[in-house]
Amino acid sequence: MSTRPSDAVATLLGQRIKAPTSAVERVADVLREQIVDGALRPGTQLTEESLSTAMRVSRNTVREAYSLLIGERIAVRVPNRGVFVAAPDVAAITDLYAVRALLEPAALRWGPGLDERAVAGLRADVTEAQRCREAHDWVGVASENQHFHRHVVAVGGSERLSTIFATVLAEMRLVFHEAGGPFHAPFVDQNVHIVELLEQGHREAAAEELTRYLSDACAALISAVSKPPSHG
Amino acid sequence: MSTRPSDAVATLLGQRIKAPTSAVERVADVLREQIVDGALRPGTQLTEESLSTAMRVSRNTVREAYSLLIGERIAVRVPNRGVFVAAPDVAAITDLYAVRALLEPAALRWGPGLDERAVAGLRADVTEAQRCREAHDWVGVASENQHFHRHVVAVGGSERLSTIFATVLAEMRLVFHEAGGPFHAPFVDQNVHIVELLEQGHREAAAEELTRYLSDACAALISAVSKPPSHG
DNA sequence: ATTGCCGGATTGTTCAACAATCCCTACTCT
DNA sequence: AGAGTAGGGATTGTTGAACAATCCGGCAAT
Repeated sequence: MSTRPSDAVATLLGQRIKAPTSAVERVADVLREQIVDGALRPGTQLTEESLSTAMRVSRNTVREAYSLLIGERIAVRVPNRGVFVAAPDVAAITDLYAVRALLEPAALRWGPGLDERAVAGLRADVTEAQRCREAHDWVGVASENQHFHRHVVAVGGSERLSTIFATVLAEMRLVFHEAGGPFHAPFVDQNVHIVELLEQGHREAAAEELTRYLSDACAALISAVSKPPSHG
Repeated sequence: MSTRPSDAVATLLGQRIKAPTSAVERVADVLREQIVDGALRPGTQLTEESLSTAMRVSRNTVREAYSLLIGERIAVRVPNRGVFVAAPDVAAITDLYAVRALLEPAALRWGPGLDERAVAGLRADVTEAQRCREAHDWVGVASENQHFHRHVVAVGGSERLSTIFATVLAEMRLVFHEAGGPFHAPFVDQNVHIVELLEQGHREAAAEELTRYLSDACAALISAVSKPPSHG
C-alpha cells in the first residue's frame, strides 16, 4: 500500500481546505470530551446560561451544540427542564449489548475487512490492554478495550457502521464510569482468546467467543451498576 | 403475548403525558416527511430564510431543525454554503448496503425476536407488497419493502438498532427516488422466498437468501442511478 | 480567455427580550 | 402534623434584529 505522490498532495490539500470548525462544533467537542472522560457525570444538568457564559458563546450556539450531543445519545433533552448528561439505566445497558451482540460477532464472521493487518491491530489492542492491566491503569484498560471493539466493528467495512458504533461506545463510556475502575480487567483474557482464534483463522469460533464475552460483560455490568456504591 | 390491563392503561397515560412537540421538532418533522416522500429532491438547498418565512418560525429554530435532519443523514450542511437534502452517491449506496448486509442477516440468524408473530408480520408485508405490485403501485411496493426490512431488523430486539436502521432506510429512500418507480418490483419474490424459509424454520437459509438479495439489490441500484435518466 | 473586483445572497453568530414551564419554598387550612 | 395552593425564581423555548463572514456570480479590465 504505497502512497502515490498525487495522494500525498491531495491529503495535504484536503487538510488545507478543510472548513474551519464552527463555534457549535467546538462547543460540542469540548462537552463530548468532558462527558466521555467522566468529568461531567451521568445525570448532570447542562444549563445553557452557564455554558454560554463559560464558553463565551450565545445561548443559541449552546442549544445547537446540545442537539449534536443528543443525537449521539450522550445527552438527553427533557423539554422545559433542560439538557442532562445521559444516564443509561439497566434497560439502556441491555439494549446497548443487544446492539453489540448483533454487530460485533457478525463483523467477525463475515466482515470483509478481516485481513492480517486487521488481526495484527486487534493483537496490538489486547497487548496494550494487558500492559495497562499489569500497571493497574484501569482507564487505560477500558480505553484499549474500546479500541479493540471499535476495530472489530471496523472489520465490517462500513463507515456508517463505525460511526454508529462510536456513539454506542460513547454511551458505554458513561456506564463504565458507574461500574468502577477495574471492570474490564477480567475480560482482557477473553479478548486475547478471541485474537488467538482469529490468528488461527477460526472466525466462527472467535465470533462465538465474542458472543459469550458480551453476554458475560452485560450481566457483570448490570450487576455492578445495580449495587450500592461500595466506596463513597 | 397478551396485553395486561395495566399495560394498556400505562400506554394511554404515556400518550397523555407526552411532552408537546417543540417548534424545532415540528419543523424537522415537516421537512423529514417532504424529503423522505421525494417532494424535496436530493441536492435541493434548504434556505433558512425561506423556510423561516414559510413556516413562520425564526431562523434559529430552522437551524436547530436542520441539525436534527443532518444527524439523521438525510440532509448535509456545507459550512457557509447552506444545508442541502442529502444526495447519496455510489459510495454512500455501497456503504448503506454494507450496513444492511451485516445487520439484516444477523438479525434473521440470531435475533431473539423471531417468533411466530414476527414471521406472520413479515408474511403480511410481502403479501401487501405483492398486492401493490399487481396494482402497479410502485410507491406502495417500495413502502412495503421498507416495512419488511424494518421488521427484519426489529427481530434483533434492540430499540437502538431499530432507530439506527430507520435512518438507514430514510437515506435509502433518497436513493430510491433516483432509481425510478418499479425498482423494487423484481425483488418482491425474493422477500417472499425469505418468508417461506422462515416459516419452515430455516433461519440460516433465510439469512443467506437475504444476503444474496442485498448484494443483488445493491448492484441493481448502483446500475440504475449510474444510468442517464431514461425518461426526462 | 483569464483575472480581479464588487455586489448580492446566504450563513454563522450574537444579543436582548418575552412567553412558557417547572420546581421549590412558604403559607394556609384542616 | 400533613396536605394543598400560590408565588417567585430559575431555566428553557423562541423570536427578531443586527452584524460579520463567506461564497458565488456577474461584469469589467487586461
